Amino acid sequence: MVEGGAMTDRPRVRFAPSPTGYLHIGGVRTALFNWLWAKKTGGTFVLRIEDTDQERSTPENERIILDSMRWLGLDWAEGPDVGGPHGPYRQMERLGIYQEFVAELISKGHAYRCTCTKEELDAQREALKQNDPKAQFRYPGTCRERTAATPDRPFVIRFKAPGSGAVTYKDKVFGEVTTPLSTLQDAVLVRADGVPLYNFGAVVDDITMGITLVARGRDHMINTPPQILLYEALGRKVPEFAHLPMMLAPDGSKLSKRHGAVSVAEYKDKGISPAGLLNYLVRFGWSFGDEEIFSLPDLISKFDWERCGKGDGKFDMKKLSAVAFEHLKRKELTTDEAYLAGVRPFLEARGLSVDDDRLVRALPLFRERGQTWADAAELMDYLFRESPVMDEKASKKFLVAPKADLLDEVASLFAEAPDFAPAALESAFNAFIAGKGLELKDVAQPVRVALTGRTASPGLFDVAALVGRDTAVARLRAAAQIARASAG
RNA sequence: GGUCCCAUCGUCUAGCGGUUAGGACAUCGGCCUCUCACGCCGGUAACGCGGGUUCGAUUCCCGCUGGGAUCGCCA
Repeated sequence: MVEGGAMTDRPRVRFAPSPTGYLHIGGVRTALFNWLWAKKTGGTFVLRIEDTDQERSTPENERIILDSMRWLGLDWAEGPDVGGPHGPYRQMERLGIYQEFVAELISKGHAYRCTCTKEELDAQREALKQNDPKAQFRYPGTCRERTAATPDRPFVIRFKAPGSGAVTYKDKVFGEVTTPLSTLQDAVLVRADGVPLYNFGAVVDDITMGITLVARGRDHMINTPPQILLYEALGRKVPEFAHLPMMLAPDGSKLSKRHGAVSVAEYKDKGISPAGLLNYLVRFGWSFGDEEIFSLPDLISKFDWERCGKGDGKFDMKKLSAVAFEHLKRKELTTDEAYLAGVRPFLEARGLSVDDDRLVRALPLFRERGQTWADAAELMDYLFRESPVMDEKASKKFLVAPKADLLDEVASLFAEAPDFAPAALESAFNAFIAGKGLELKDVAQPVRVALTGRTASPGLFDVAALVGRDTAVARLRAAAQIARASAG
């Protein structure tokens, strides 16, 4: 068996999701920090699937998680799909490995077989609660001295906890943490069916996969002491630990579906860019002076554990949108190609036939208007339709009888303009309205509604040029008809 | 309740003994303007409390309060 990271001194980190649901936004933050560290140090990012909760784990969830990771661009060097030298990378495929470690633990006297059933213990726990609601139930050690190698009843494997002393470790984020061992009990390591529990499975895998740094959410901090005990009982090198502060809901409670989107897929569907989402998440517990906006390469070079904070944070959708928007606005963060690829599915979802050339020309005008790709697609809707979807209120307000002739005249002006480029169009238009003693602001809205079907859009002449002369003229004439037909 | 952890504007945070406590989002004014955005200018807004240490505490120590995590044959 390959063990440890002997072949290299580069860090090996991992993200070990449980396929019991979609990829949670908090999980992404954990994955991101690990990934950044691997990229920065030239280390290895391992993806491991912890599917030992057979009740809730499904292959479908695993697929969703991997898809989300790919969408985010958090690639892994070793994992269930790509394999690797320390595989397999699904815990349920590693059952034999856990048995080897169980045997080692038992032979060293650090673990024992326990035939107490869950029902028996639940009853004891309940009885204790009855007598003293504040009392803390601890496994009484009934089977501690059992010697039979194969009891006549189903048995679980329990760790023989020291019962006294203390464990101290140096957390890369929280600093020195010391926990007394007196409260630790003989935890179950492996179920009767041979499936390991979290603390044991994770330790065995981290050992055999050569993980050198375990970075995970602060909710796992409580698991660290018993895990360290396991490393020590097995005589293996204890990895480094880095715990990340919690990401909470706006009201300070645990972030859940109740508070809105927690699944990565939902952000994808909202049109948030992966880089924008990651940028928002990295600022949760990590900062770099006053800098807020980072490209991925930027993050890789700047990230480090020393700049991680310890305080929990609350999720803020508004800020996420703002950060993601910043990424969409800046060409150096979202290239035209990336923007195109990002917004296109949202346009297509609206049933629009996307003209690539027009879309590229539209980009500079819409980048700063659509907070998300979904927004942008909505704003660009009229660019890819024969005629715009007419907003009733806008039409009623601006396409009125007194404007009908004007709209027709503008249509003619547009039809005859020698140059249909925005600047030329604008000067021709200005000359036209000046001749009528009007100002741009007097006629802009009717024309805008005619061209776009709405009261808000980029500059009129930009829009006209974008949809093209024929379409613009047709829309103006159609609007003139509407105006003429309106009551008035 | 036991154990562990945390504590700067509403939110994310900078600060690593001496600052008019900074930035960003949000919010409120204003500018720009063909609308909407973008952009720009400005305002409101924070060191939880009490003790120490120190010439001097947001910063170091202790206590309190508050918040979170966990106490499973979930992860």
